[in-house]
Amino acid sequence: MAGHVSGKGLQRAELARRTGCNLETIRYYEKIGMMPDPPRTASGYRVYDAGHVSRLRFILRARELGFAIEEIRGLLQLVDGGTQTCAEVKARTENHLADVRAKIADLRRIERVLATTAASCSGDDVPECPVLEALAS
Amino acid sequence: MAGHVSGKGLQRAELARRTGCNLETIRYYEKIGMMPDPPRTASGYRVYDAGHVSRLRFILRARELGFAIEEIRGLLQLVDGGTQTCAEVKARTENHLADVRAKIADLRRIERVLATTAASCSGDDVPECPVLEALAS
DNA sequence: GTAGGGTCTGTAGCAACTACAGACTCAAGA
DNA sequence: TCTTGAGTCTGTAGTTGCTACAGACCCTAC
Repeated sequence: MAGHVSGKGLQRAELARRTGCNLETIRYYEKIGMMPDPPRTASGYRVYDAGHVSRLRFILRARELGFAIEEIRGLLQLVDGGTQTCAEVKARTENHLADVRAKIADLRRIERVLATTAASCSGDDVPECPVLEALAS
Repeated sequence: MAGHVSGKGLQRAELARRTGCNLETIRYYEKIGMMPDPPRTASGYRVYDAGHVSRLRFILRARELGFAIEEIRGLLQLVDGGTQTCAEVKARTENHLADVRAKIADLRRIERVLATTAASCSGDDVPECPVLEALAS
């Protein structure tokens, strides 16, 4: 009986519904240790509570902002340990911000090349193609 | 003897060197059918020629521009079939350009959120952190 | 009692590589 | 001639972040 839980919690589908998370992703986050192993009913069903909801929301929000799983794990450790300082979190955020800006710069370079080669296309039904030539060169 | 080749071609390491491609990636591209199976020496070594060099360069350049493998496969079919029209290639390029622009827009949204939350940080050694609060909310 | 849903587990698949292990080959030097 | 070291061969496993099964349970309602 110890460790088992009755009625009041949420099942997995309900947690998924409340957070917008895919059902299987929840299990995946448990497997990799991002979400704690939830208590179970006597028959083995997972039982979640409000703490699980907010932790999962935290993870999903951080993912939306492009943090990698390992980065989020780090942020969660800061939260869990209760030892986080604003300075530390700020530094990690700014690191990540730099990564995001680098990716934007890459994509804009790509955008420029694609836009200029596409613009040089006649768009006609002819077999010569400046795009393919640009790729081959 | 048929199918075997002597001296004049390039070995894999030389093809990698000339294109800047990782050694193993060449084999991978062969496996998935992006690069043709090259002829072999009697002892089984791959032998490449200038055609392989330019095809691999084409693939790598397209990857640099963010085309997915399947998109590149499509472009290569156009090239190989000799049936490509400028209009067709232009359409695919513009499709891809739209994807790239969408990704840029996503990242800029992310950038804004990260930048504003990071800016709201005191940067002090205090345990309260607006970034974590933003993630949790 | 059974039909239908939900849940459980482990495992395989995706993209696009990258990195081994263990066997083989080849050219140069002693 | 022998050896040594580098290159190559194959198949397979790992990476990241999920997603999607299959086959076995469980649980509720009719």
